[in-house]
Amino acid sequence: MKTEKIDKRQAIIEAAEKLFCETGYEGTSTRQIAKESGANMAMINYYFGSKEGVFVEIMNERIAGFASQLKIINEDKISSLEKLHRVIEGYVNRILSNPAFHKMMHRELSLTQRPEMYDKIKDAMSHNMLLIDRIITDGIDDGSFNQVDVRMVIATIMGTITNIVIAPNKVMPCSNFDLNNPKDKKIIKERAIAHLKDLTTVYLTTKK
Amino acid sequence: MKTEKIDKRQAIIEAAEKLFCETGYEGTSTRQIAKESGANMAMINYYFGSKEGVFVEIMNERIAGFASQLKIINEDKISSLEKLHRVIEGYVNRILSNPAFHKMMHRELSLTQRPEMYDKIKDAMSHNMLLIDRIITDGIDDGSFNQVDVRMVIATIMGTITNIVIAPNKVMPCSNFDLNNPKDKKIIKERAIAHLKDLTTVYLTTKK
DNA sequence: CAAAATTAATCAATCGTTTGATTAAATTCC
DNA sequence: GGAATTTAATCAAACGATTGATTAATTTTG
Repeated sequence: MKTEKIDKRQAIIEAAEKLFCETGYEGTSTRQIAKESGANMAMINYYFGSKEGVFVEIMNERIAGFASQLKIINEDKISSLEKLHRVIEGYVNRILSNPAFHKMMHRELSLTQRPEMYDKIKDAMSHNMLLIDRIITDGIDDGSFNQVDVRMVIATIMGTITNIVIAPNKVMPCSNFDLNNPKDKKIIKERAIAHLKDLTTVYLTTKK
Repeated sequence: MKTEKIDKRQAIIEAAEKLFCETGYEGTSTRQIAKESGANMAMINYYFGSKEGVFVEIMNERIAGFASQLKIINEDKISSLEKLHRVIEGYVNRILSNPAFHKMMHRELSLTQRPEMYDKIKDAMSHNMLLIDRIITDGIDDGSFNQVDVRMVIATIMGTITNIVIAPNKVMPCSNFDLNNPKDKKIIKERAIAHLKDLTTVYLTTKK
């Protein structure tokens, strides 16, 4: 007999993530999750306690994945600019590897309810922010970067990437591109990285 | 006698917008809207046909407000850079004048459901995008701007502003600032405008 | 067989919407 | 101008449907 070792627990997580991304947390019912995952409705509460439990589990898994992915960028031989470029590469790759989740994250972030989630996301984001902040500030201090509004530069770097992911396909990145198409995604990734590297290089290091 | 001319219709719109911004469309019930507005529940359907009708009405009003606010930036005497700077000023002012609504707009934009709303928002956004696109492309053509990835530059301009509005107060713009405080908002507005002007000037016009 | 996993059936609560009745103002009629 | 009529606005109550959650029984597993 084909044992069909399908982990129902995992199936629920995957179905829920897909649905949460597509229709939002409130817009997704437990019955939809059950149907999509092929599991019985009661299994959701059996494994995760509640609908919110599924959501929290998804966020925890993803955020843990993010954390494990981060590399310490602190080789002495590397310039501030090179450090920044590596962070940009990592950030773009990370976010564009799962645009749907990043969309959902931002959606949840913009809701004042569910403070537990808010804090989780905030903490995950602030790590990146502090990393960039330190690199730019160091660069300014040692004279290799221009005096700039550091927080605004960070908003530009993060905002650019988020905009590419969130803005509608037909409007933003390029009329004929689709982030769901792996080939297109690769191209957009490279364009985003090239653009942000160029932008930061010119803006931070050009002598006036 | 104080006639207390309270327009219930308007009260519903205002209450609904507030609640939609705070807790999202799905997360807001018609009973909440009724309570918050002081109107009877039935009034929502009486005036707007449905809950979604209220939402559509809110979007239409706001988007109409945006459209009427736009100025034609086409004086011959003005350089491409100056045109771009005026668009940036207008865009920042518009969005930061109502951050909550802009948050909600982005939230709804990231949901694939409600295609009517999606298209409405998309159209409203694409107008700005085309405006910026034309200005930058013209600047490149007449040699006053560097050859850049136009779409990515647009993503940077729009993304920066969106990021300032959406990212959590305690993380992003500046630790002690609050967009709900009019004084802080003014400062952030000016910083955002100054930053984007400086960024675009350096990036688009610096000779390599 | 005992524990874990899964099921169908059901729960109270809440959802968006509709109903029929009531009020007050505006309009028409004589 | 005053009575009769129509209209718009508002209300409490209830509608059927759906929500997230739970139960108790059943099946699978080790």
